[in-house]
Amino acid sequence: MLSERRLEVLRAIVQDYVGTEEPVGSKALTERHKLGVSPATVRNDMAVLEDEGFIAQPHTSAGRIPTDKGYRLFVDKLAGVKPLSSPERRAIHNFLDGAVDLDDVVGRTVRLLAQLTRQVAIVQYPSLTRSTVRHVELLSLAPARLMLVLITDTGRVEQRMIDCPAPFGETSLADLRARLNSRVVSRRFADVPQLVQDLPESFESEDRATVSTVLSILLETLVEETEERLMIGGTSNLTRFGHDFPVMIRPVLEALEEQVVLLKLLGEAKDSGMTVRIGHENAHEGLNSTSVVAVGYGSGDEAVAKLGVVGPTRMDYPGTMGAVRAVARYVGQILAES
Amino acid sequence: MLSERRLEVLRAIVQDYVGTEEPVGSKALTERHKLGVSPATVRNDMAVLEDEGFIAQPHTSAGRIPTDKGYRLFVDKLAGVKPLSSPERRAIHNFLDGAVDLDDVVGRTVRLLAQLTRQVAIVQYPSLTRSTVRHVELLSLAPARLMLVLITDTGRVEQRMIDCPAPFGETSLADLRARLNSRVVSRRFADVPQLVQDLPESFESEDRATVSTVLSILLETLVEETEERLMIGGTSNLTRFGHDFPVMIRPVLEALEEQVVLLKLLGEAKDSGMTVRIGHENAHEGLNSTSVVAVGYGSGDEAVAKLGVVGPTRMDYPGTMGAVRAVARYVGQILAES
DNA sequence: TGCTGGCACTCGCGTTGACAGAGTGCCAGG
DNA sequence: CCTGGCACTCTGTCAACGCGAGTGCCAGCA
Repeated sequence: MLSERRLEVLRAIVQDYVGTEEPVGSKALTERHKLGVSPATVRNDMAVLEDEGFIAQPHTSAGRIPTDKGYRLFVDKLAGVKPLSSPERRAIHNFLDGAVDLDDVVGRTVRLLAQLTRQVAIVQYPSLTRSTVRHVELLSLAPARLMLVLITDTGRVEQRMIDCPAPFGETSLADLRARLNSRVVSRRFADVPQLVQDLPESFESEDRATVSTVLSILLETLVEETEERLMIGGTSNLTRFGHDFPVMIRPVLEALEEQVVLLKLLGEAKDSGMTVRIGHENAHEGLNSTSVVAVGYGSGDEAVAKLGVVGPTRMDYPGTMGAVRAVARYVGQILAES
Repeated sequence: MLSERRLEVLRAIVQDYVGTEEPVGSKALTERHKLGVSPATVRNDMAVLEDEGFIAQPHTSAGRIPTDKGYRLFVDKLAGVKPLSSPERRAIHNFLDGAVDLDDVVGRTVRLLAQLTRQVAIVQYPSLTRSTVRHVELLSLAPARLMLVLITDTGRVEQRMIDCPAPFGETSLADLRARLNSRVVSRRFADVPQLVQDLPESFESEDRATVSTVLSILLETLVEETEERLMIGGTSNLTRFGHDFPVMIRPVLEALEEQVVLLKLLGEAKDSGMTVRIGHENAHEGLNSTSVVAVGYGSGDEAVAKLGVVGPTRMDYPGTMGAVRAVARYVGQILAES
């Protein structure tokens, strides 16, 4: 186990490096932090920390920089979550209140998070399968063409076109709409499949095929992995990456363009509580020099989706974690109100 | 007026520079293109072209690069629109068919355009005000809380929460829903304000305030400028910008994050026909070294929205224009079908 | 008049070498 | 176990320099 002072040295290294973006040496450390020991002592401590893999030298005779493992220790043991300042809290409220619909909420959240953390923000839309049904609407567009509209309690709206195997009368349509709603409204989407299973049987034989088609499209819409949507923003913050940013930025931008990658990224996060994945802890190669801070949010206790930020491993973890947590909480409130 | 050969020289310079990304000199020009004259002659022509402002030298004793004015002449007079190859056409069809809803269509279009042009793609959602109403839905969430859902013929769905001044009964709601729909379905959204103007009068006095509230929210939703939405993609293509990309990329990324800027950018484009804005022709400062190629698309003859790409001024104009046009046409078809 | 070859000139770029500065590792002493 | 001292290493920077690409101009030629 590392001595108290060595941990203190690691903390100082992380803080300085995050601030200056430059490898930090023993002399500079003793000057900026009152460690009460000489540079030589610090050098010895550094040598130990390096042996243990918490810090590294870019090259001989340069200062040290934290490794992923070093950041990990810092986040787990040495740093707390920095609460936001009250102007920041106010900013959150001002920014998020006045959103007119869910797209707006998600859009504002992304911008807010990006601005607050000065990093790339990702916000997942509330998952369908974890929400409850507010309403199911069926519209007739043409004799054999319907439009299905799903509305969740979180305000999410999904639509699908349906080509029917046979023309579908207006009365049958009203019938289906009513029965569908009476069965599923206020129920969880995840339970919908069971709830509608036997619905075709109660229809006239000529309509049965169409009803089945409608239901199968409805169920398709609910398939996990496919039903997830998300929004990202603040990509211009990538330019703050550091001096080596031209090299780093490309794989990150590429990763950010692939929804699948991002969904996996957020999916890896624990369902409750904040998750921090540092550097190589991220499965995706392009994100090996980034860290992801993510947390679930929801209208109640249960998370309906996740949000978070992606930034350089050299980031202000306490501040970022504070901002992410605060935003998630407030978004949860907003959703509960709507 | 410039002689035929001088134009030919300009064309050659543009083509070479776009290909190599390096200033092009007189010797290299005569080698790569059979102009039938010696380097010395080309040098004289270049001097003239430089006097006229079509090309410039980054510094003495370097080759020439086209100026914005040079690209403008190239686009207007020297280059056509390159039709896509048939594999490319097939790719468009494969990629765009199978979209399940409008979000999906727009999302696929953005990715397709980004991939085809290897540039940043922007696709505007079909404008509400230029579409027609397919359906208006009103849902009761709580005694004094409604949800308004608008559906357009292009498949776009908008939703709004409404806090009513007074509780609104289920029968009144059904009534309002029916009357609203009978008035506006199949009409253009732009005409909706007139069509619903006198609607409150036909309601009982206790419901009148609520009906007015609903209508005012409905009209708010249709305000131009606010109702526009768009999607962008292919930002990782910015890394292809060239050697000076670290400098260029930041303002561009920043501009791309501001919906307002992008909407203006597309808004400046002509309603019909393709628009190419080169370098400083773009009002926004951050985009002074980019070109924008945009075109309207729609299900019929009339454009319901625009799409386009943003890339370095040094881009393959004929190819880009071809891709943008082809994609716009096919998206139009897809919309017409849905 | 317009094209061509020749020639001197300019300028950016990459290489080289020297140098200062920062930082380390190690060692002997308190 | 900490400290001061010392030799060593590596980087970044700066100036000098030669190379090569490319130009502008001029005299000659069709």
